[in-house]
Amino acid sequence: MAEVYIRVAEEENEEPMEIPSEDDGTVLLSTVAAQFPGACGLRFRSPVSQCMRGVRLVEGVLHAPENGWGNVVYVVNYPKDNKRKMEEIDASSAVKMKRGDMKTSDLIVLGLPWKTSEQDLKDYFSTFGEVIMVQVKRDAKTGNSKGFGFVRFTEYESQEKVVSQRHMIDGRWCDCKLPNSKGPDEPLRSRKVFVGRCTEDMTTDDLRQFFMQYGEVTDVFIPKPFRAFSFVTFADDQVAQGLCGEDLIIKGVSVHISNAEPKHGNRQFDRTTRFGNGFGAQAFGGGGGGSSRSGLGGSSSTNSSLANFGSFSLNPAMMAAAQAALQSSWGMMGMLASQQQTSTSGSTASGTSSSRDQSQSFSAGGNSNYGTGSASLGWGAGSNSATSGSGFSSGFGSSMESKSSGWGM
DNA sequence: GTTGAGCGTT
Repeated sequence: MAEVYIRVAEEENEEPMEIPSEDDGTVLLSTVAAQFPGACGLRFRSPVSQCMRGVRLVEGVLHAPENGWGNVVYVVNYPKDNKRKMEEIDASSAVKMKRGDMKTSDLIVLGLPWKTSEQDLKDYFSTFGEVIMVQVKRDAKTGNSKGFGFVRFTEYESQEKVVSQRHMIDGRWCDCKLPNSKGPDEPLRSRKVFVGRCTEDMTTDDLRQFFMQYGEVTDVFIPKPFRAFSFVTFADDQVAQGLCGEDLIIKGVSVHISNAEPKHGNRQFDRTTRFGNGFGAQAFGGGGGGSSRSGLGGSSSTNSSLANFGSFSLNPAMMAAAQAALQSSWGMMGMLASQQQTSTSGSTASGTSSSRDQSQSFSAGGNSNYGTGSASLGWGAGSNSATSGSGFSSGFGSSMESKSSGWGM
């Protein structure tokens, strides 16, 4: 296909800029972002419906609408509530970089047709890169497939690509994810939103099309049978969080967007907790004492020599170690940030663009990290740490070292 | 009618 330019502008009526497409007719989001830093997608006004439509975005590749790019002016999408500055974008991707380990792991393949064999799987997945393992799980007695399997790639890039899309295998749509045993497949900051008040005529495709305008949509889930809600997952947690609290009109119906709660049945505290148990609630702030009010700074605790947190005492060396560990972690940074924020009372109403940290400060409270109820995903400033004690207890339950997450949502 | 499926015998 010949090289084509598509017309892109920041607003619908602004002077468009021409942006080149790729040989296959797609346009790279990165190409758009090169001209419009921070862009996360494109939309355009459908001549037919007169509504704004999102341009399909898969793995950073923008796909032309049904009849080609045409002559319309495409409008740049930015993550809601901001046009982020470059540094922030860099910072956020730096965080992501730091978070992911680049090693491959087995991926579970869900939704396989009963008839799919390991050879079929291998044939299919080999189009993404070198496959070093495939399995179809079968009933030991009958030998019938259980409808899921596993695959492992040599290259991490292949894995990334595979988990980022759906797969049509032998006539069924299948999902590939990190298996639960490998830890949650959702990031700490949820990329998933709950969409309430859905009507039955909203299809996954409708929702995908609609939400695309805010950013890349990686998953849409509509429970069956119909239950009037659904879940939409974005590639970018900021996009998801930015939508929370909104009422949006889809197919003429007002739906409500809110945080997706952790799915019941996920007991995956592994891999996020590590620090939480060693130094967490008990050591700092949380537990009983009540005396020490200034977290790590230590200082006047009523009893005995060393810094004393609850019933735990730390000698100076341990303190230093803890401090060093904390300072080097993003979790801590976030913690400090949120401390600051709460104390200065800033707190924008809902989404907040600030604090990219992962310290979603779980409520202080006793031993259970992971506050229950309202605080569990609280961006809402105040609330946690409101109680006198060392605010340090909050934020600790959250991972300091989380590789890729903690919430299995 | 406002919180989702399924997760690895050897």
